[in-house]
Amino acid sequence: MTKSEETKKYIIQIAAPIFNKYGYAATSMSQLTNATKLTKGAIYGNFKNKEELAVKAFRYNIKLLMQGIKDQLSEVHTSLQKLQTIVHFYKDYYEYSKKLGGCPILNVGVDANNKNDLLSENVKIIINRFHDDIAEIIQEGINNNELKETLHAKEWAIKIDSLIQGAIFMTYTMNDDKYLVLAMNQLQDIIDNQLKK
Amino acid sequence: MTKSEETKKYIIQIAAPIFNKYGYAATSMSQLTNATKLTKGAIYGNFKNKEELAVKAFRYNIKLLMQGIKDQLSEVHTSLQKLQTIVHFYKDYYEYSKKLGGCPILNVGVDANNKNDLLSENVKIIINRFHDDIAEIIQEGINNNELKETLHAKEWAIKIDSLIQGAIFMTYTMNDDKYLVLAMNQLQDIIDNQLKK
DNA sequence: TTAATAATATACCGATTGGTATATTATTTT
DNA sequence: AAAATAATATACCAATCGGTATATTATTAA
Repeated sequence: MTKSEETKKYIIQIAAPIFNKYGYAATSMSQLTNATKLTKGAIYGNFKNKEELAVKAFRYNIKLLMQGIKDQLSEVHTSLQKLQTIVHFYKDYYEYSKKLGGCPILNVGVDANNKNDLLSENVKIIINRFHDDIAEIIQEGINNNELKETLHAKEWAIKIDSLIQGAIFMTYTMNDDKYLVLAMNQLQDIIDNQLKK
Repeated sequence: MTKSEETKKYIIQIAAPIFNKYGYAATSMSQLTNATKLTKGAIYGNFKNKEELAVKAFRYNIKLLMQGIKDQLSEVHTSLQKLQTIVHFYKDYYEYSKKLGGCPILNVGVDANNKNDLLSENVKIIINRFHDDIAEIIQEGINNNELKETLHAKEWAIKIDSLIQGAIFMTYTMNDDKYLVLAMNQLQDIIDNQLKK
């Protein structure tokens, strides 16, 4: 790995939670030079402009987030267990996501809304991918006779993620993780009473 | 109404959707002078600073939003009908809220998060008030034997609003009102199968 | 109709913004 | 070790930021 590549990685790591917490427009380059203890020369020598860095920082946050879920999912094997793992993961998500500077999907989704920029484009892709991942788990459960065969996998994936995102919004806005806990208990009920065969 | 009071009202009306769409920090005073065709003298003569104007603009948006719901609620009388009115209202919410510059609760909630400012304070109050309003409808239904007596009114109010906010987030971020429609169909199911006696 | 007052416009402030051209310093190759 | 190259630091740019002091213009009171 070249010096430049290491510096790039370092800058992204430092910039990621700052962009996530303050938003794209409200994060200034001077915040980033202060936090990295580097200069504009170092940053602009490694990134074309603020937007390119913000996108890479967002993707870095998503990588950390998805890795956190995948690590836990890798320890279970049935569809039902995977759904319950998701319930568990998001019950603790307030603490977990604070380390990222908040929920990157929620923050970038709202922050980049209606702006035809790269961030807006990226968050849409990430959300669709996540919905597909959940739908795959559900479809797997249908195929394995764990879940009701009448279920529409993609629709339920969207319903579940909307429930999760709404609870994340409430928990952050009200600064209280009881909203996430309540919603995840509800999701557990849904799994037991509406999805499970 | 004095000249100054009329100007205040006019400025708030123009500023409200702009603040809502672009966020507090990303809305500049020059955007507001351009949109109002007034000068800084007029704005700063009527408002202490940017924050005071942003708060009044937010409260104006909330007033419009709540009035929209209340108008529809006033036409029905039973608890079940009121809940279904809410389902209906939010099914059409994408179009409705676009006129406000987006969903003020979602936008200000995320935008002002972790900032100890007046906007953050205000959005919390508004959300709590809305939860109390829904809880009151549910409690009324329990008392009138329309809804199951075992229900925890406040908890269900929070669950319902989280569902709504999550769907609003999805619809705006993905630029597709199918997420709101899907979530409101789910809410209708919940009313029929879990709340209704 | 003039004097007093209320309301808005104009011109400016220092600070900060994203970005760039160039100088300087590390690092690598010869 | 010297030369070439890669990487970072410095100094600067015009534009814009939120905010203010003051001049000007409407409106009201005498």
